[in-house]
Amino acid sequence: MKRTLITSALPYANGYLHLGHISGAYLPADMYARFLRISGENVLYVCGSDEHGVAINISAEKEKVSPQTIIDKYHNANKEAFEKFGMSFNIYSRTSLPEHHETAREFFGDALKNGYLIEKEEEQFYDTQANMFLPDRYVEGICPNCGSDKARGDQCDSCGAYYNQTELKNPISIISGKTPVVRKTTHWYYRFDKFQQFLEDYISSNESSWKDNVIQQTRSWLKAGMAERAITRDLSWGVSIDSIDGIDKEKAKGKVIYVWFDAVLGYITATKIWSKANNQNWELWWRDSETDYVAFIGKDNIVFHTIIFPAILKGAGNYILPKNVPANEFLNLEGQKFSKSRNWSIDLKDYFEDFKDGQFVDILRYTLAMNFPETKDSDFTWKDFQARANNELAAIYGNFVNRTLQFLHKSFEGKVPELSDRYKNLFVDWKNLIDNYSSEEVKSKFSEIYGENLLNLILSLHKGIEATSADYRKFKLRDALLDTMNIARASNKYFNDEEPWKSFKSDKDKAALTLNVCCQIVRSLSLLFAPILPFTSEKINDILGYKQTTGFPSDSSDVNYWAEASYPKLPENHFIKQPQILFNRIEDELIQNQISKLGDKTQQEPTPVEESNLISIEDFQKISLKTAKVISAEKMPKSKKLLKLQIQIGNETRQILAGVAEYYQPEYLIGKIIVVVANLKPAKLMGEESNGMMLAASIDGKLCFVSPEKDDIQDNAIVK
RNA sequence: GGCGAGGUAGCUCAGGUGGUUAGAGCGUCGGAUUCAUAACCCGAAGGUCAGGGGUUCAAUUCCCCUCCUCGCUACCA
Repeated sequence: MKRTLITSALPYANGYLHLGHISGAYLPADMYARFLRISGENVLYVCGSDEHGVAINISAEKEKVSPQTIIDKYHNANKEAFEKFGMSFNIYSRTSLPEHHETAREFFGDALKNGYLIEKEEEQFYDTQANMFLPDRYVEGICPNCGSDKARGDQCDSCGAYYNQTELKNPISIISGKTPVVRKTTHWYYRFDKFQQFLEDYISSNESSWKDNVIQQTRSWLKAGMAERAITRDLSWGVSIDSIDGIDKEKAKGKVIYVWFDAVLGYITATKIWSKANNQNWELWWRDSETDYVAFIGKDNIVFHTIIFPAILKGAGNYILPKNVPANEFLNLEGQKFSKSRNWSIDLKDYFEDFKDGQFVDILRYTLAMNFPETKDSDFTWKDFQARANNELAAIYGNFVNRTLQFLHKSFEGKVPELSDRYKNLFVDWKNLIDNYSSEEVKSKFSEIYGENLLNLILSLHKGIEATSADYRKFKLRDALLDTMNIARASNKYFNDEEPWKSFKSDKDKAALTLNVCCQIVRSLSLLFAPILPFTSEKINDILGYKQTTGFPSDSSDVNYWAEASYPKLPENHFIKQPQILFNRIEDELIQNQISKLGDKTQQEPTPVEESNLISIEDFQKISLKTAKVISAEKMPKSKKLLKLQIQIGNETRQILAGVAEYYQPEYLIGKIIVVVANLKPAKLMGEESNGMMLAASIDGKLCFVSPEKDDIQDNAIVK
C-alpha cells in the first residue's frame, strides 16, 4: 500500500513561531497531509523542534540560564501554538531527546565506516573568557583584503573576500568582546564532493515534478561543485561524538555534530519514536520504495533538503530520498520583511491571545493559505485578512451554510426534507449523472426531472472536487482553496436560482428538493474545507449530526472520502441542529488595533527629513569609529586650535591632530579614552600628518570630547 | 561581490515553448433579489505585462543593459 511521509522543517527552538514560518512550511504541509488522509491514503506527518546549535548557547548565556531552559521554553511554546493552530502532526518531537542523539551518532558512525568522513586538523579562534571555540559568525575583525573592520570570521561583507578565519586582523569575539587566541582543533568533514554525480542525476530525475525555484536553486549549487564540509563543531551543546566507534577519544572531546547534519535527521528520529509507540516498523517510512517522502520547507532551506540531506541519506545507504520538496518563498507583513527586532512580526501565540474565539484559527488558516508565497514572496496585510474573512468566509461559505439551515428550520422543522415521488430517485440519478456526465442524453434527462440548476450544481461540485484533488497533488494549494470556494459560490447560485422561498409557496415539493440538496452540499463542503478549516468542519459536522473526518490522524481510514464528497449522504428526515454563525464579520476597529501594534514606536509618523540627508546603514558602515587611548598630547606650534595627539588603538599607535586646544589642556587629555574616526583619509595640517579624527560634541561655543561612559571600555572598541 | 528568483489590473496574486479580445479573487460602478451575517446572484469598467535597447513579419513572452525587491552564498519558514 502506498504511503506518504510528510515533514515540515524543524523550527529552531530559539524563538517563537510567526506567521511567516507558518505560511512557509507548516500550514501547506498540514493541508496536504489532511487532504491525503481524507482521500484514504496512509500518511505519516512528523515534525519537531531543532534544539541544537551555537545560537542556543548564546541565548542561554545572554539570559543566564541553561540551554535546556531555553529549548524547553520555546519547544513547549511552539508545540502548544501548533496544537492550537490545528496542526495534524502524527508526532511533534524534539532533537534533544536521547533517541535523537542515538540516531545522529549512528549516522555519523555509518558515514565514517562508509568512508564519507575525513578528519582534519585546523586552527581556530578560541575565546578564553567564554571558554569556547568561535564559529565564523562570532568573530569580527579587520579584513585582510580591504581593511574594512566589519569583516566576519571567514568573509568580508564589504569586499566579499574569503579567507581563513585566522587571517583576520584584530579579531574580536563578539561574545566576550575580547581578543580570541588561536588553538588547534580537529574536525570531521563530510565528503559531499563524492556525491556530485549522484546528486546531479537525482535532481535531473525530478526536474519535471519539482517547482522551478527549487530546481534552479539546487542547480546553482551543483554548478559550483560540491565540497567537503565540516560537520562537527567545538561546542558543549549538541550531539556529542564521544566514543563513536573509530574515533579517537581525545580528539572527540568537546565536539558535537553540526546542527545542519543533526537537524534533518530529526525527521527520522521522530518517525522512530512514533513507530515504537504505535507498534510499527519505522523502516517502512524511510526504506520502502512504496513510500513517497515529501519535505515542506521555506526557500532558505532548499539546498539542505535537495542536496545535503539526500547526500547524507545516500551516504548512510538504504534510505529513500525526498520525492518532492515543495519549498515556498517568503511571506512579508504589510509590505516589509518579518523582523523580530523591529517588532515587525505577528507571532502565532500573540495572535491567539488577541483572537481568542475558535473561529479565528480557521480564519487565519484560510487567509494565509489564500496567499501562500507559492511562486514568489507574498504579502500579508490586515486589511486583506479582514476582507477575506468578511467577503469570502462569512459572505460566501458561512452565509450558504447559514441560509440553508435557517430556511430548513423555518420551513422544514430542521429535518432533511422528504422527497416527493417525482424526486424519489435523487440519490441514484445523482450518482448516475456523475458517472456519465459526458453523455448529453443523461444530462438532459436529469435536467428534465430536477431542473438545469441542479444539473449545473452537481457538475460544478464534481468537477470542482476533481480540480481540487489535482491541485493538492500538484502542491497548488492556493488553487485548491480557490476551487473549493468556487463550489461554495456555485452552491449560493443554486440557492438563489431555485428561489426556495418562492417555491415553498408555489411548489413545495421543489422547495423540499432544493433544501435536501443544499443540506447534502453543506455536508460535502464541510469535508472539502476540512484541510483548511478543520475546526469549522467539526462544528458543522456536529450541527449536521453527521460524523466525518477532518483529516486528523485519529480518524484516518482507507476510504477515499474526498471523492465521496461528490455524492449525497444525508437520509431524508435526518435531524439537523439549529445553525450558528460560523464566521462573524470582523470590524475595522479590530484590524486597526493590530495594525497599530506593528513596529511599536516606529509606527509613529516618521518626521519628514529631506531624503538627500538620509544615509543608509551601508553608508554608515563605511565609517570606522573606534575608541583610542591618548598616550601623549602637545600643542601644535603656531596653532591656536590644534593639539597633536599620539593615540593607541589596540597594538597600533598613530598620530592625530585635534582642534580642541581652546577647550582642553594637553596634559588633561593624556590617558583619556576618546572616540576617533579610524579610517579617515590621512591629511596634512600645518606640516603634520593626521591619521584620523577625534570626535567631540559642540554647541553654542561649548565643546567636549566623546568618551565611553564606563572605564570597562578601553581602547580598540568598535563604536557604532 | 558571486549565484538564483521576482517586478502583470486600485489591492493580493495566476499565466505566458512569441501570433487575433492577457486571467482570478477582492475593491469600484450599475442591475436584480430578500431565505440569509446590508449577505447572495447577474453585468460592466480597469492593464504600452518595471524602464531602455536588440532579434523577428510579429515580443508582455526570447536576448542584452539599467533600476527596484527577495533568497542563497553565511544553521531563522
